[in-house]
Amino acid sequence: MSLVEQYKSVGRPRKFEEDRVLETVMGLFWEKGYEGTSLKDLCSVTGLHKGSLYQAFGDKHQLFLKALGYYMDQSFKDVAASAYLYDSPMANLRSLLDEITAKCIEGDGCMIVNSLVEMAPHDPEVKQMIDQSYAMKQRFLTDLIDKAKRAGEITIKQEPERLAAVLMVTLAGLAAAVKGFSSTDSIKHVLEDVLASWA
Amino acid sequence: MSLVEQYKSVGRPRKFEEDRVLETVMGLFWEKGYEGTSLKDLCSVTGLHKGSLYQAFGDKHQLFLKALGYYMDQSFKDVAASAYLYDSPMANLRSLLDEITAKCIEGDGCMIVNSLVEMAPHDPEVKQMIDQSYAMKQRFLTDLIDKAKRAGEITIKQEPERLAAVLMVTLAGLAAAVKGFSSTDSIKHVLEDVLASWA
DNA sequence: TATATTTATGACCGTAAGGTAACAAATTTG
DNA sequence: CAAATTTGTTACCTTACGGTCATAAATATA
Repeated sequence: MSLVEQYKSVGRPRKFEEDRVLETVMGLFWEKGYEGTSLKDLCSVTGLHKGSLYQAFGDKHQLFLKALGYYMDQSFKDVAASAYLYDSPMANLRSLLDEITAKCIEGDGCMIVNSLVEMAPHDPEVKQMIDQSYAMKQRFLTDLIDKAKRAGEITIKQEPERLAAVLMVTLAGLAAAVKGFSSTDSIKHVLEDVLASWA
Repeated sequence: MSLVEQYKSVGRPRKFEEDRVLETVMGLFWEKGYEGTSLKDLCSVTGLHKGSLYQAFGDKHQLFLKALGYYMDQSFKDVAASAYLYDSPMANLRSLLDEITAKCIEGDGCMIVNSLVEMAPHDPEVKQMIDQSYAMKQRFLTDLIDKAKRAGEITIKQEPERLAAVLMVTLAGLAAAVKGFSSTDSIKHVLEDVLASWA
């Protein structure tokens, strides 16, 4: 979209790439939250002026929604790929969770969890986006767990859906807990300890 | 402090009880977060004027710290009591976790987790308070789990400290996840499922 | 009653917030 | 080259923000 339309459209051409700006904006919202980020911050970090931001993305709230959507797409793509590396479902599950843990520590949390905590209770649009994202990941995990059970790699007698729910909650907790500790050592092992208790 | 000093002190007496105000303020910060709560909000919910708030509690940040401290004290007292009801350590553990889950659903999350996510990364004082609170609860859980293991009610071969860490992260996740779902059914069972996997 | 002390109130301050509009600059199209 | 169209830039608007201060009111003490 960006490249093609940029060269074809009539009028003064943009000096920025939409996705690049969105990524920068996303980083700031991720770090400082919605209320904690001002338009001034957004302008100085993108190098754009208010007018340009409003024209290209709408107001602050719309801009946030787009940044959040961008985060959801990117992070899922990045992470899901690590669940197809091996033949063993359990190995794929471990790989996935390891990747998530690493990203979570590296990025000092997860923008979705941040938004869930800060905004979901009083922002229906954010809540809906997170709901969808959650449902999708829940299915993704359930599928993986189901395969692992069929392969005999998980022996615990419990529904895959409920195990997936446990994982989802644990992952959310991870994204929160990461923000509290200087040493991430005790956190790194949480997910493997959960998996270990499953078989 | 409040009652005694209120009647003994020289000068114009206060028209409010400090703890009552703190509880109200706590509720608002809990619901709307730090950045999301304005002084105007705080005034209208307490019925006090800025000047009174500043004189009694200091600026917004100090007021928040006091409200957070109040939350930590109250919530811990409320919840910890349910871990001494039975003879069986495991029953006490279940009772505790049930109580936490119920409070979490009822209150639409946990103020500590909210503050952890919103503020800990860039607010050393908040981070420190949460660190202390975390360490205390971690010890509390570790102790309970240790007793349950000694009583043979937990058979999984894993250090009590690590199991406690799993619980702590799961609880944090619970406080976040609660905000995303209209139906809390799928969440209610997460903790018992975790316990169930411990044997 | 007079004084000291504390609280309650409302006015006030400077700044920053989100958002809008007018205008200049840079293109494509005719 | 001229017109149309889009973007970049600046100035501006209203409101809200956190915070302070002067003053009035209410009490204990002397």
